[in-house]
Amino acid sequence: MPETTWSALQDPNRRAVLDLLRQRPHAVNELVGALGASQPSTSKHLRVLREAGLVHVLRDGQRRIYAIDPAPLAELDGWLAPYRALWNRSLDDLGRHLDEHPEATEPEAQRPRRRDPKET
Amino acid sequence: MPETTWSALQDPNRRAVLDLLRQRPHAVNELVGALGASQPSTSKHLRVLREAGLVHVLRDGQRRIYAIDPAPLAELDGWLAPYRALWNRSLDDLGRHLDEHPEATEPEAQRPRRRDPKET
DNA sequence: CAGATATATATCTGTCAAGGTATATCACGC
DNA sequence: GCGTGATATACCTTGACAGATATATATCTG
Repeated sequence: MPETTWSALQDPNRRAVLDLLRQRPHAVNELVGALGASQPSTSKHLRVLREAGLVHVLRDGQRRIYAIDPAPLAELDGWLAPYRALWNRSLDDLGRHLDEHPEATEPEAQRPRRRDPKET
Repeated sequence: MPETTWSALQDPNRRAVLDLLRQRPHAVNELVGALGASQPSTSKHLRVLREAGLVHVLRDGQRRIYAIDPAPLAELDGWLAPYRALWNRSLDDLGRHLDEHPEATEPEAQRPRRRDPKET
């Protein structure tokens, strides 16, 4: 998986853009309004997403309509796949382990409690 | 999903650590060797992973054994979930769409532009 | 053509993170 | 306790990146 996918997704504004584009394509000025960021800043974020292959642009007159391109996300999903086995069996396994070694849990905000199949 | 998860995963060294820890827990010096990074650098990466809740540490004498903590990855998986529908139906849907609108797929790099006074 | 609108780019600046070196901390064997 | 090995932290320097302002480019309207 290319490095650009990770660095593009690391920024919250860009993830917010993707969350919007996931529902429907948007023109730039719509995204500017939704993000509350300046227009140049938004354009720069869109450029990063474009170069990472996460979005593509269509011209509509003087507007540019941005739409999502899910391929890199599918790659991310592929990267995640081998880990999936871990938390599947961890949900009961890890809970037991944490009971025995509570010092191993660092001050993290809030992680899913013991075994709760439908979290998030 | 906490910002720390993304920023922790954005670094290739830290992803490499996770790839190692996915298989089995490792002591720090093992990770140092595997990454080819310096020991302080490795420790710093481990700290970031720890604070992101992606790994936890167990003491074994004077060693620290790091093991993976998949909960944040499960959260990432949850973030990814709503996008999954996109590339699932994209596989046939998008293909049909592209047949109808081939101009939409042009990489904006070399699209023939109208009258350009000083191109290249 | 002029002017307005939509978007991109250039430039600067402050912030933050990564890598390196040196050093501190902690556990071990003697 | 002492020297040694394992790991963490402090400090410094450098590079990348986000945000802001100004400007360029392209399109539309009249």
